[in-house]
Amino acid sequence: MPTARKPPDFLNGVPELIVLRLLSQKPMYGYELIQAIQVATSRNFAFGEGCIYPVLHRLEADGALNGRRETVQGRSRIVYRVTAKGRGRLEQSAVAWKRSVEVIQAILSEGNRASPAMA
Amino acid sequence: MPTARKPPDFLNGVPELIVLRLLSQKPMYGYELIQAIQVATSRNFAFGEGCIYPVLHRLEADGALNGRRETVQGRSRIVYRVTAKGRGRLEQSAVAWKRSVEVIQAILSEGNRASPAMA
DNA sequence: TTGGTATGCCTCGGAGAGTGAGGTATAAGG
DNA sequence: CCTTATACCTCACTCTCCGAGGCATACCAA
Repeated sequence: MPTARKPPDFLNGVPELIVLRLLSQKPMYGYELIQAIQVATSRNFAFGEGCIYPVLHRLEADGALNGRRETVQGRSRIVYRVTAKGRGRLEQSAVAWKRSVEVIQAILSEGNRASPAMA
Repeated sequence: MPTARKPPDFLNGVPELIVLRLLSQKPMYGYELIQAIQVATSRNFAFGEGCIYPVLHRLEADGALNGRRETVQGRSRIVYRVTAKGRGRLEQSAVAWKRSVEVIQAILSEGNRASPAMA
């Protein structure tokens, strides 16, 4: 029995959703964002730089984000802001996410009378 | 604007969760299961054979499923049943799934006063 | 008989996401 | 001066999933 496969993953594309959402609340630079994600998820998620930076670049290339280089106290950062297009994308992604979650939750609770669980 | 990246995916490892759950409700063979998933998800998901069969094999190798060849009317099938170990795995995965979903939903609705949304 | 369709299993190649480790550069502090 | 923290980036690897293909049998029709 060699397997094990690591702790269950789930998720996919979720980093993008979170990035879009957090940046829509407040513009941030990459390094800051990576730590903000950990805080916002109470350490439940911790996406690495190798995950977030590419997401940032892709979103910017798609016009969903607008990155601007700023230098503060000798520290050079690239602050990202969500564009109008990005907000649309966030909107859509959030809706798709919720639909998927509902579908799965329906399957998981099917036949589970006596456990209200879901609000 | 070359991108597009397909409709948002999300999910990952979800097929396994669904397989475990559906099989725990009723033993099925692969082909049947694949169609059951489409029905159960109202066509929202449609995992292909190239996804499901490997999942089945892996779960069996892990001892979470027990596959038994049965021949009915000349048709040979491999019916999978969830083992005790498999139920444990389902339990764990379901819990992990819910936690993840809650975390993400919290971020998505954060600061959205005036929209109760969550129950 | 021959052929098409449905059942039922399987696997391979490829695309993308995410991890972990690495590499660069500057600033602050001992 | 050297380490640590900040701040960016990228590459190699693994894993998942999709799409397409292959195999074999059963049934039905021409």
